[in-house]
Amino acid sequence: MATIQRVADLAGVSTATVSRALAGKATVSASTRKRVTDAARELGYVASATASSLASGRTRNVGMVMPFLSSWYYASVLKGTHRALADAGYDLTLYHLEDTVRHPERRQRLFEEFLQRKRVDAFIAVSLELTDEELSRIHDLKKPMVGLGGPLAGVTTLSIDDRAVAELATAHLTSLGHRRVALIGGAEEPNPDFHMAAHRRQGYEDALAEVGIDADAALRVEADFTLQGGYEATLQILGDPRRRPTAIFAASDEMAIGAILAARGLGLRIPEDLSVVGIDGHELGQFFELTTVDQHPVQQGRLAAEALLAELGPDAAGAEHADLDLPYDLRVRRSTAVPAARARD
Amino acid sequence: MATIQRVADLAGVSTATVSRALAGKATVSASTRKRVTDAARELGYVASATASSLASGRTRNVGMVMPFLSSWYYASVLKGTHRALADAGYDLTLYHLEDTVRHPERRQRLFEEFLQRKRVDAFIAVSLELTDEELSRIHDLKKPMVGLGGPLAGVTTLSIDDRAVAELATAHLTSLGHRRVALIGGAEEPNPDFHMAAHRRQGYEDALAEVGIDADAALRVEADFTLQGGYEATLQILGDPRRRPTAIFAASDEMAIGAILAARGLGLRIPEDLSVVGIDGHELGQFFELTTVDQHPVQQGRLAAEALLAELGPDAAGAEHADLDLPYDLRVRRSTAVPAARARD
DNA sequence: CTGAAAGCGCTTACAG
DNA sequence: CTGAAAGCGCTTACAG
Repeated sequence: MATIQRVADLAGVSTATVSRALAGKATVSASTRKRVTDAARELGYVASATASSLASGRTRNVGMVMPFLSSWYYASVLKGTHRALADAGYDLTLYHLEDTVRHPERRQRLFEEFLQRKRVDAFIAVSLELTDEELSRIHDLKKPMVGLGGPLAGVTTLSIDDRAVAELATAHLTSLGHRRVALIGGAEEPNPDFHMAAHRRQGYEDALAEVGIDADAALRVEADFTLQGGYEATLQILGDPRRRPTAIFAASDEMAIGAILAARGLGLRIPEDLSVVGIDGHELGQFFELTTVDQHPVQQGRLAAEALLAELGPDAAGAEHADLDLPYDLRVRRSTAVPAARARD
Repeated sequence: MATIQRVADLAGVSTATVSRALAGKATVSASTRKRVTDAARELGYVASATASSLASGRTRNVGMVMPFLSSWYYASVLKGTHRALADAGYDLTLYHLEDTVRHPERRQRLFEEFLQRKRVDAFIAVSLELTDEELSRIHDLKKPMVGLGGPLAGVTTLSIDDRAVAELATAHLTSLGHRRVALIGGAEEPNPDFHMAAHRRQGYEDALAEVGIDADAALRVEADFTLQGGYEATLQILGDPRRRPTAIFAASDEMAIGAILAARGLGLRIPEDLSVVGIDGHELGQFFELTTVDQHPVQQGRLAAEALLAELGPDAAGAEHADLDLPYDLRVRRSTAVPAARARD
């Protein structure tokens, strides 16, 4: 393979000049730059990332740490991050923090070995809760880090206002006239630090309070954010003759789709007999005509990358860790409508 | 951060000995090895990937090139590959070859810049069709490469026998007694080299031929492998009074799920009025009780990684490019059954 | 079994 | 604007 030396020979300059010319440094004359770029093109020269990294201290590679890969949300975030990094000339090295419970040694190895190799300039952590020790190991690396969606001490974090999102989804229902609105929420127990499920429940309750309704505990079911979980929760809610909601707010689109399927299975029409709203902007939402609050996961991934690139840039403003709010949009489709007259009172 | 020099100082040996001891080379005495590993642990030393790569010529990093990220199949493959690589101490750098049609410059940049950086020891290419020029650029890199699911000249390829998979799925239906079996296939036009859609159609026709049936073109519809595509295709098939299949074989699980939803929407019962079988082993298959031929995508990713690691290993058998068949299993659930008596003749 | 030294292929002060 | 030279932090023949 072509080395910088061969390019230098062909162009009749030193390797230092080749390096400067290809890096776009201003201190190279136009004619020299042309000779160098021509020589590089002729030889098909691309600088070795490994040698460049060792010499410069910059790898032009970002590590992305994710707890899941094969779910739509995480895959979408990954896609957005990858695209933004690639456009900036950065590579992305993936670290999958999987199955922490059954394989604690994998998690340990990630923090004690993989992340310590200095293969990357910076990290993006998605939906990650880190122990104090893990956080301190990352801080010791002195690499910029951006957290997406998780509360991470001492790093720039992008997160969505879960309470406001849930309030918007629920207020959409109450504004249509719904008064008996069920909640399929996430479990609040296993991840008490994470607060996402609790915030979404709070937003739901706030929206109800705005129209003078006390949240009814009988209209609240917990599920696991999956389609099947939403399906089963909905059977519980709709099957109980004492509950009779006219609408369901599900804390994720997959659960909302499960709710639609369960309602259909019981012979109910959507939205005539039951309105359903979710959160996410899932790709299947269009097919199921699901009204949702879109949190734009691809864009989230891109914003995380851009925040990180800003910290890596030449004019990085040091360690001022911003906390940014992620955008969201209510997307009304046909799964929600005014409640049927017989149910409205 | 700790360097090898500091470990050497603490252990009272040379950096050469530290390197050998930590690499597990046999030529280090037990007592020296212990002093070195103790010193390394005390300092939290992990060798810089960048320096190690430059000196040794091995990066311990594999590049994974994928045309999609945010679909279940590809995300599952990625998961399997990542896990196998991580267990072997390798990192995974992701190259997403997206949207080739609208952004040809991204594809070009991948082959001319990103893959040329020598950041990885080897590549895995998933479902990739490469032009001759792209293939020759990769061959010029002289890095091992494994192709998963695509026909790639001159590299080890793992692929599934699409004809046999489709034949198995269809024969499952005919063995139950179905004689009017519709096919929701993939479009064969855009990727004529790829043959996957054509092979699956061939398997379908072979299975029918085994029971003396000529495939009826009126029972064949093309779709795009998505749930919505399967839904719409099924409406066409079931809505035509002249067709009347008792079973549908869909060339992907997502299309099969779309078929189930379309049939339900028309008031048909699964499997009493219509049997449906798919291909994939999609995570939603269980929820929809879908009979399918599972192609084990996570395992496919793992097998690709293992094939590549074998080529990277010390006893790599040179360039003998095997072509391996991937395993698959018929997974019978409740979406298929004997056809109703009235339809059986 | 261990060390001194060369070298991997770049980048970047420093000097001119 | 350009070059000679040092150095990034390792690995690995080579010599003993």
